[in-house]
Amino acid sequence: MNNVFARKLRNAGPLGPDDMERLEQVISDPFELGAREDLIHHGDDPENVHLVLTGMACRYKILPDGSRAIVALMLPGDICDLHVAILGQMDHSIGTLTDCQIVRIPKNTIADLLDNYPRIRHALFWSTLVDEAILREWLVNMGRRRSDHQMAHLFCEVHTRLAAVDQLYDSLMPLTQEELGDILGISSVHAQRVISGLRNQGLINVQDSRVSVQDFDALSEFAEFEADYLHLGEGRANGVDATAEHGAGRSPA
Amino acid sequence: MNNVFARKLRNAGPLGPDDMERLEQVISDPFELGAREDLIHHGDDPENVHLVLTGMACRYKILPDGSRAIVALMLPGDICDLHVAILGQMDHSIGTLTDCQIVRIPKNTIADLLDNYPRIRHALFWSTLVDEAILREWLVNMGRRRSDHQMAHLFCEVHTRLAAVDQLYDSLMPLTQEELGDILGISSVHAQRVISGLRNQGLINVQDSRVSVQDFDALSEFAEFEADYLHLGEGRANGVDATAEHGAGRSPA
DNA sequence: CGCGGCTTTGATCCTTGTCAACTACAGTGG
DNA sequence: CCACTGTAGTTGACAAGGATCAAAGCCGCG
Repeated sequence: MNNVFARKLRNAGPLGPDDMERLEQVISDPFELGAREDLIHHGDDPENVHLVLTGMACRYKILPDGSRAIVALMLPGDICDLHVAILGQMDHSIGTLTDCQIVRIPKNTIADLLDNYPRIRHALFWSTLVDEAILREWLVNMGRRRSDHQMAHLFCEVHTRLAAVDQLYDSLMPLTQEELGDILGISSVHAQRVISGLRNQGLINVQDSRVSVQDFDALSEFAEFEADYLHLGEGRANGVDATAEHGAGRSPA
Repeated sequence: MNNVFARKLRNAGPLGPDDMERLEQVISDPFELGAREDLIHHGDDPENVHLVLTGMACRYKILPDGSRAIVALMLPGDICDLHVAILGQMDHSIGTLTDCQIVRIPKNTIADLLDNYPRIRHALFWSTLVDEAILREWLVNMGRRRSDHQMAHLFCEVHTRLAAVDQLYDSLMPLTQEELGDILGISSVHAQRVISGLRNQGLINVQDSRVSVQDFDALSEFAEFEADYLHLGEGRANGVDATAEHGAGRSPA
């Protein structure tokens, strides 16, 4: 099973063989994109929905002073702008952070999934609601936590989200300190200090400027990370069609 | 026309007489609630969708240290948790800030609206997407703007949102400084200093601890407020559309 | 009248931004 | 092979925004 999209949607609940087959078709024609390229610009009126298969992409806004605020991270299996036709112009941009494999899904394919595959529809709605929940958690993080806790919280979230689609390999975040700063709303200089602080506390590893989690439990405790907002518990028997028990390998909350 | 819900939905596009009639039924049985009461608690598995008719409510989270982060403001016409059945437990709470008139809408009424009233369905999806866009803007605000700009931005947003449902009366925000602080992620003491700063600059009025906008243009310029994220342009001809224009009346890009 | 909640103001401390210099390293062209 | 360049990471010094603590004023209400 190498379909991250299906893997992600199974977090919302079981899918049937017909669902799986349809999802296989949907992701059949991916394309490659380099790091730091835009998928959609602020002001565009997009025609397609985008799905990330590998790599990391983000939503961002550019402020009048030229600085960038990253407002969402898109990991493998994440889909964006489900209801792309409803709002007219984009109020933000979407771009890659790393090299990515992306699938463009035409609007009528989405309509077909929503109309004719009730389990997929359910899962897609679930996914947009989780995106919203993540946004709320980021808002709390930004407003109420010190930047070291905030950074730790981000790492816990990404760790958990990647684990939920079986994409948790060695390097957690192949991002520059400036990019991390743009996510957390801090300067790149301060991001550096925070990272070395976390490393010195033995919470994370840094190799070749790549962060990986050293001690997830300690890190979550430090970050006050509570995974409930990711709503990964709903599809408990999240194998195909409820009969097959595919362990998700998630760590418990 | 005293139906704020319909008024709000018309921002997404025109509605037909049948839509209006159905919406009239939906809001027929409101109840009153005092300030600072909870509608839904963190951890609940709610049964109903809530709609604000008058007053101001919010989504919030309580942090381990006991402080509160307000992550969304609900104004007259705003509906919450459209897909209430999809995520299990609430990851946040919803409560009133002021005295409110609220309508509880049963899930099957929502299902009826979504299934049988295409223009209403379109408008409801529009409204959830706008909520998400607001969340993104708050995140940018929180992470990247100084707290005086941030406060000004909030006032501009609320001003614009209230105007969009014809509810813009004298007092913009009947909130305490502590509540404003919980929205912006600052302390109540600092909120006070920011407010007097804005007043001294002639941007806002404060009477009986209530804020109103003095000079909206100057305030928006100060806040770098760009209303595009509220997506109020889509339903340009947003009157009741008696000629039954079924195509959802979106404006061309 | 006194109490409690909210606002106002001052003093001090902590977190983070900004500026600047320096290091490390990969890529490029001589 | 080496100098040159650009990008990212590292470190230090200093300034600013905002938190925290504390005290006083204001006002509605029992």
